[in-house]
Amino acid sequence: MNDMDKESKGPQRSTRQRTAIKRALGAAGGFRTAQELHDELKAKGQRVGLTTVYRNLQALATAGEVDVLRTSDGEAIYRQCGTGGHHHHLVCTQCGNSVEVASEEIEAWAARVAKHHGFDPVDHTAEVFGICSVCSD
Amino acid sequence: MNDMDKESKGPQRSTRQRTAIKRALGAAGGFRTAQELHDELKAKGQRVGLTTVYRNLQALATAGEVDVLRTSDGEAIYRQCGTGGHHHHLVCTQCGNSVEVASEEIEAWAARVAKHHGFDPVDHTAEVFGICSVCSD
DNA sequence: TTAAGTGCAAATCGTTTGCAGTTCG
DNA sequence: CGAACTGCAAACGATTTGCACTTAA
Repeated sequence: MNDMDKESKGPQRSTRQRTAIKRALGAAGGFRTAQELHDELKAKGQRVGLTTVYRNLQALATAGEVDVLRTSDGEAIYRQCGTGGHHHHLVCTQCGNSVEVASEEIEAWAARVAKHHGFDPVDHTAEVFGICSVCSD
Repeated sequence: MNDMDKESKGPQRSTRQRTAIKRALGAAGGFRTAQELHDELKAKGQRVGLTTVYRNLQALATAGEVDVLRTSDGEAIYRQCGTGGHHHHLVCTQCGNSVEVASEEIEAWAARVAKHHGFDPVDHTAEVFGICSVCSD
Protein backbone atom coordinates (compact mmCIF):
# COMPACT_ATOMS: atom_id res chain seq x y z
CA MET A 1 0.00 0.00 0.00
CA ASN A 2 1.28 3.33 -0.93
CA ASP A 3 -0.76 6.17 0.43
CA MET A 4 2.08 8.42 1.39
CA ASP A 5 1.06 10.98 -1.18
CA LYS A 6 -0.62 13.88 0.44
CA GLU A 7 -1.46 16.33 -2.26
CA SER A 8 -1.38 14.08 -5.26
CA LYS A 9 -4.61 12.20 -4.95
CA GLY A 10 -7.03 14.77 -6.23
CA PRO A 11 -9.96 13.98 -8.49
CA GLN A 12 -9.30 13.72 -12.16
CA ARG A 13 -12.47 14.71 -13.89
CA SER A 14 -14.74 17.65 -13.72
CA THR A 15 -18.35 16.72 -13.12
CA ARG A 16 -21.51 18.62 -12.41
CA GLN A 17 -21.69 17.08 -8.94
CA ARG A 18 -18.15 17.87 -7.92
CA THR A 19 -18.52 21.43 -9.05
CA ALA A 20 -21.74 21.81 -7.08
CA ILE A 21 -20.16 20.35 -3.95
CA LYS A 22 -17.13 22.59 -4.10
CA ARG A 23 -19.25 25.63 -4.73
CA ALA A 24 -21.63 24.84 -1.91
CA LEU A 25 -18.81 24.28 0.54
CA GLY A 26 -17.16 27.47 -0.58
CA ALA A 27 -20.38 29.43 -0.20
CA ALA A 28 -20.91 27.98 3.24
CA GLY A 29 -17.84 29.77 4.52
CA GLY A 30 -17.52 27.43 7.46
CA PHE A 31 -17.58 23.84 8.53
CA ARG A 32 -20.29 21.52 7.33
CA THR A 33 -20.98 17.84 7.73
CA ALA A 34 -21.46 15.77 4.60
CA GLN A 35 -25.14 15.50 5.35
CA GLU A 36 -25.63 19.22 5.90
CA LEU A 37 -23.95 19.89 2.61
CA HIS A 38 -26.15 17.32 0.96
CA ASP A 39 -29.23 19.00 2.38
CA GLU A 40 -28.10 22.43 1.26
CA LEU A 41 -27.51 21.12 -2.23
CA LYS A 42 -30.92 19.55 -2.28
CA ALA A 43 -32.47 22.80 -1.09
CA LYS A 44 -30.79 24.59 -3.97
CA GLY A 45 -32.30 22.11 -6.35
CA GLN A 46 -28.99 20.40 -7.02
CA ARG A 47 -29.40 16.69 -7.34
CA VAL A 48 -26.32 15.02 -5.84
CA GLY A 49 -26.27 11.67 -4.11
CA LEU A 50 -25.20 11.60 -0.49
CA THR A 51 -22.63 8.97 -1.38
CA THR A 52 -21.15 11.28 -3.94
CA VAL A 53 -20.92 14.06 -1.38
CA TYR A 54 -19.03 11.77 0.95
CA ARG A 55 -16.74 10.53 -1.77
CA ASN A 56 -15.90 13.96 -3.05
CA LEU A 57 -15.37 15.49 0.34
CA GLN A 58 -12.99 12.69 1.09
CA ALA A 59 -11.17 13.10 -2.17
CA LEU A 60 -10.89 16.83 -1.71
CA ALA A 61 -9.59 16.35 1.81
CA THR A 62 -6.97 13.90 0.59
CA ALA A 63 -6.02 16.36 -2.10
CA GLY A 64 -5.56 19.00 0.55
CA GLU A 65 -8.28 21.22 -0.85
CA VAL A 66 -10.46 21.06 2.22
CA ASP A 67 -9.85 20.72 5.94
CA VAL A 68 -11.47 18.02 8.04
CA LEU A 69 -12.19 18.24 11.73
CA ARG A 70 -14.11 16.03 14.11
CA THR A 71 -16.89 17.30 16.30
CA SER A 72 -16.89 16.14 19.90
CA ASP A 73 -19.33 13.42 18.97
CA GLY A 74 -17.18 12.07 16.21
CA GLU A 75 -18.80 13.50 13.13
CA ALA A 76 -16.55 14.70 10.34
CA ILE A 77 -16.93 18.33 9.38
CA TYR A 78 -15.39 19.82 6.26
CA ARG A 79 -14.36 23.26 5.24
CA GLN A 80 -12.91 24.76 2.12
CA CYS A 81 -9.84 26.64 3.23
CA GLY A 82 -8.22 29.63 1.65
CA THR A 83 -4.65 29.08 2.68
CA GLY A 84 -3.02 25.94 1.50
CA GLY A 85 -0.61 25.88 4.40
CA HIS A 86 -1.02 24.62 7.91
CA HIS A 87 -3.37 26.54 10.14
CA HIS A 88 -5.92 26.22 12.92
CA HIS A 89 -9.53 27.27 13.37
CA LEU A 90 -11.89 29.29 15.44
CA VAL A 91 -15.27 27.65 14.99
CA CYS A 92 -18.75 28.73 15.99
CA THR A 93 -20.44 25.71 17.48
CA GLN A 94 -23.80 27.19 16.63
CA CYS A 95 -23.64 28.04 12.95
CA GLY A 96 -20.43 26.35 11.89
CA ASN A 97 -18.91 29.59 10.73
CA SER A 98 -15.21 29.75 11.21
CA VAL A 99 -12.05 31.73 10.90
CA GLU A 100 -8.70 30.39 9.83
CA VAL A 101 -6.01 31.13 12.32
CA ALA A 102 -2.32 30.86 11.66
CA SER A 103 -0.17 30.62 14.72
CA GLU A 104 3.56 30.32 14.95
CA GLU A 105 2.99 30.19 18.64
CA ILE A 106 1.18 26.87 18.49
CA GLU A 107 3.67 25.30 16.13
CA ALA A 108 6.49 26.29 18.43
CA TRP A 109 4.63 25.02 21.46
CA ALA A 110 3.92 21.66 19.84
CA ALA A 111 7.50 21.21 18.75
CA ARG A 112 8.82 22.22 22.14
CA VAL A 113 6.48 19.95 24.09
CA ALA A 114 7.27 16.96 21.90
CA LYS A 115 11.00 17.48 22.07
CA HIS A 116 10.93 18.00 25.79
CA HIS A 117 9.43 14.56 26.28
CA GLY A 118 11.56 12.78 23.74
CA PHE A 119 8.80 12.47 21.19
CA ASP A 120 9.31 12.73 17.50
CA PRO A 121 6.62 15.28 16.61
CA VAL A 122 4.29 14.20 13.87
CA ASP A 123 1.25 16.37 14.03
CA HIS A 124 -0.92 18.41 16.31
CA THR A 125 -4.40 19.81 16.58
CA ALA A 126 -5.47 23.14 18.01
CA GLU A 127 -8.94 24.50 17.45
CA VAL A 128 -10.95 26.99 19.39
CA PHE A 129 -14.71 26.59 19.70
CA GLY A 130 -17.10 29.29 20.72
CA ILE A 131 -20.16 31.29 19.80
CA CYS A 132 -19.70 33.92 17.13
CA SER A 133 -21.03 37.43 17.55
CA VAL A 134 -23.92 36.81 15.18
CA CYS A 135 -25.15 33.79 17.11
CA SER A 136 -24.72 35.25 20.58
CA ASP A 137 -27.07 38.15 19.87
CA MET B 1 -11.60 28.01 39.35
CA ASN B 2 -14.80 26.20 39.79
CA ASP B 3 -15.05 22.87 38.14
CA MET B 4 -17.21 21.32 40.79
CA ASP B 5 -20.31 21.64 38.67
CA LYS B 6 -18.79 19.42 36.06
CA GLU B 7 -17.67 16.74 38.43
CA SER B 8 -21.06 16.16 39.97
CA LYS B 9 -22.41 13.54 37.64
CA GLY B 10 -20.29 10.63 38.68
CA PRO B 11 -21.49 7.08 39.27
CA GLN B 12 -23.04 6.28 42.60
CA ARG B 13 -22.25 2.71 43.35
CA SER B 14 -19.10 0.69 43.43
CA THR B 15 -19.30 -2.41 41.34
CA ARG B 16 -16.87 -5.08 40.37
CA GLN B 17 -17.06 -4.00 36.75
CA ARG B 18 -16.47 -0.33 37.35
CA THR B 19 -13.49 -1.08 39.54
CA ALA B 20 -12.02 -3.35 36.90
CA ILE B 21 -12.51 -0.75 34.19
CA LYS B 22 -10.90 2.01 36.19
CA ARG B 23 -8.01 -0.17 37.16
CA ALA B 24 -7.44 -1.35 33.60
CA LEU B 25 -7.49 2.18 32.26
CA GLY B 26 -5.16 3.30 34.99
CA ALA B 27 -2.75 0.46 34.29
CA ALA B 28 -2.82 1.26 30.58
CA GLY B 29 -1.19 4.60 31.25
CA GLY B 30 -2.36 6.00 27.95
CA PHE B 31 -5.30 6.31 25.62
CA ARG B 32 -7.49 3.32 24.85
CA THR B 33 -10.67 2.81 22.90
CA ALA B 34 -13.61 1.20 24.67
CA GLN B 35 -13.07 -1.95 22.67
CA GLU B 36 -9.37 -2.17 23.42
CA LEU B 37 -10.12 -1.84 27.08
CA HIS B 38 -12.77 -4.50 26.78
CA ASP B 39 -10.28 -6.83 25.15
CA GLU B 40 -7.65 -6.18 27.78
CA LEU B 41 -10.17 -6.92 30.50
CA LYS B 42 -11.15 -10.12 28.80
CA ALA B 43 -7.52 -11.11 28.47
CA LYS B 44 -7.10 -10.61 32.19
CA GLY B 45 -10.02 -12.90 32.80
CA GLN B 46 -12.31 -10.07 33.87
CA ARG B 47 -15.86 -10.57 32.73
CA VAL B 48 -17.27 -7.17 31.74
CA GLY B 49 -19.77 -6.51 28.98
CA LEU B 50 -18.75 -4.17 26.20
CA THR B 51 -21.85 -2.13 26.85
CA THR B 52 -20.80 -1.67 30.44
CA VAL B 53 -17.37 -0.52 29.36
CA TYR B 54 -18.96 2.09 27.14
CA ARG B 55 -21.36 3.23 29.81
CA ASN B 56 -18.75 3.54 32.49
CA LEU B 57 -16.22 5.26 30.32
CA GLN B 58 -18.88 7.77 29.44
CA ALA B 59 -19.90 8.25 33.04
CA LEU B 60 -16.31 8.68 34.13
CA ALA B 61 -15.75 11.19 31.38
CA THR B 62 -18.78 13.17 32.44
CA ALA B 63 -17.56 13.04 35.98
CA GLY B 64 -14.26 14.44 34.82
CA GLU B 65 -12.31 11.41 35.92
CA VAL B 66 -11.12 10.51 32.45
CA ASP B 67 -10.28 12.47 29.34
CA VAL B 68 -11.79 11.73 25.96
CA LEU B 69 -10.20 12.44 22.61
CA ARG B 70 -11.12 11.50 19.08
CA THR B 71 -8.79 9.76 16.71
CA SER B 72 -8.63 11.08 13.18
CA ASP B 73 -11.11 8.44 12.13
CA GLY B 74 -13.63 9.41 14.73
CA GLU B 75 -13.12 6.78 17.37
CA ALA B 76 -13.31 7.84 20.98
CA ILE B 77 -10.21 7.16 23.05
CA TYR B 78 -10.14 7.44 26.83
CA ARG B 79 -7.47 8.06 29.37
CA GLN B 80 -7.39 8.24 33.11
CA CYS B 81 -5.83 11.54 34.01
CA GLY B 82 -3.90 12.49 37.08
CA THR B 83 -4.70 16.14 37.26
CA GLY B 84 -8.30 17.08 37.63
CA GLY B 85 -7.84 20.42 35.95
CA HIS B 86 -7.77 21.34 32.31
CA HIS B 87 -4.79 20.16 30.33
CA HIS B 88 -3.65 18.91 26.97
CA HIS B 89 -1.83 15.83 25.74
CA LEU B 90 1.21 14.58 23.97
CA VAL B 91 0.22 11.24 22.49
CA CYS B 92 2.25 8.50 20.88
CA THR B 93 0.36 7.43 17.80
CA GLN B 94 2.09 4.08 17.93
CA CYS B 95 1.47 2.78 21.44
CA GLY B 96 -1.12 5.18 22.77
CA ASN B 97 1.12 6.25 25.60
CA SER B 98 0.76 9.84 26.55
CA VAL B 99 1.87 12.71 28.71
CA GLU B 100 -0.37 15.31 30.26
CA VAL B 101 0.65 18.81 29.40
CA ALA B 102 -0.55 21.90 31.15
CA SER B 103 -0.14 25.12 29.24
CA GLU B 104 -1.14 28.59 30.20
CA GLU B 105 0.17 29.54 26.83
CA ILE B 106 -2.54 27.65 25.00
CA GLU B 107 -5.32 28.90 27.24
CA ALA B 108 -4.19 32.44 26.66
CA TRP B 109 -3.93 31.89 22.94
CA ALA B 110 -7.43 30.43 22.72
CA ALA B 111 -8.94 33.26 24.72
CA ARG B 112 -7.09 35.88 22.74
CA VAL B 113 -8.00 34.41 19.36
CA ALA B 114 -11.67 34.12 20.29
CA LYS B 115 -11.89 37.61 21.66
CA HIS B 116 -10.09 39.06 18.71
CA HIS B 117 -12.78 37.74 16.39
CA GLY B 118 -15.72 38.57 18.59
CA PHE B 119 -16.33 35.00 19.65
CA ASP B 120 -17.48 33.97 23.06
CA PRO B 121 -14.91 31.28 23.87
CA VAL B 122 -16.42 27.99 24.93
CA ASP B 123 -13.74 25.39 24.59
CA HIS B 124 -10.63 24.44 22.71
CA THR B 125 -8.55 21.45 21.82
CA ALA B 126 -4.79 21.19 21.56
CA GLU B 127 -3.06 17.87 21.37
CA VAL B 128 0.32 16.91 20.01
CA PHE B 129 0.81 13.59 18.29
CA GLY B 130 4.13 11.94 17.69
CA ILE B 131 6.23 8.86 18.22
CA CYS B 132 7.60 8.32 21.70
CA SER B 133 11.22 7.43 22.31
CA VAL B 134 10.38 3.80 23.03
CA CYS B 135 8.57 3.34 19.74
CA SER B 136 11.03 5.22 17.57
CA ASP B 137 13.89 2.89 18.46
C1' DT C 1 -36.19 -3.77 49.44
C1' DT C 2 -35.22 -1.13 45.47
C1' DA C 3 -32.97 1.90 42.59
C1' DA C 4 -28.45 1.66 40.31
C1' DG C 5 -25.95 -1.16 37.47
C1' DT C 6 -25.31 -4.91 34.09
C1' DG C 7 -25.51 -7.49 29.65
C1' DC C 8 -27.40 -9.27 25.67
C1' DA C 9 -29.62 -8.36 21.46
C1' DA C 10 -31.56 -5.11 18.55
C1' DA C 11 -31.53 -0.46 16.99
C1' DT C 12 -28.96 3.90 15.53
C1' DC C 13 -26.25 6.61 12.83
C1' DG C 14 -22.51 8.30 10.28
C1' DT C 15 -19.91 6.49 6.73
C1' DT C 16 -18.33 2.98 3.26
C1' DT C 17 -18.77 -0.40 -0.39
C1' DG C 18 -20.74 -3.46 -4.25
C1' DC C 19 -22.30 -2.98 -8.51
C1' DA C 20 -24.76 -1.55 -12.60
C1' DG C 21 -25.69 2.38 -15.17
C1' DT C 22 -23.73 7.18 -16.68
C1' DT C 23 -20.51 10.55 -18.41
C1' DC C 24 -16.16 12.98 -19.30
C1' DG C 25 -12.26 13.17 -22.32
C1' DC D 1 -14.54 3.44 -26.46
C1' DG D 2 -12.79 3.16 -21.57
C1' DA D 3 -11.72 4.82 -17.27
C1' DA D 4 -13.88 7.93 -13.93
C1' DC D 5 -17.73 8.96 -11.68
C1' DT D 6 -22.41 8.52 -9.80
C1' DG D 7 -26.21 6.70 -7.01
C1' DC D 8 -28.96 3.32 -4.88
C1' DA D 9 -29.17 -0.22 -1.68
C1' DA D 10 -26.86 -3.13 1.35
C1' DA D 11 -23.00 -3.49 4.42
C1' DC D 12 -20.22 -1.68 8.24
C1' DG D 13 -18.39 -0.49 12.66
C1' DA D 14 -18.64 2.22 16.63
C1' DT D 15 -21.83 3.49 19.98
C1' DT D 16 -26.53 3.53 22.10
C1' DT D 17 -30.81 1.76 23.80
C1' DG D 18 -34.77 -1.47 25.31
C1' DC D 19 -35.55 -4.55 28.64
C1' DA D 20 -35.28 -8.24 31.95
C1' DC D 21 -32.05 -9.61 35.36
C1' DT D 22 -28.42 -8.58 39.27
C1' DT D 23 -26.56 -6.51 43.02
C1' DA D 24 -24.88 -2.89 46.16
C1' DA D 25 -26.41 -0.36 50.03
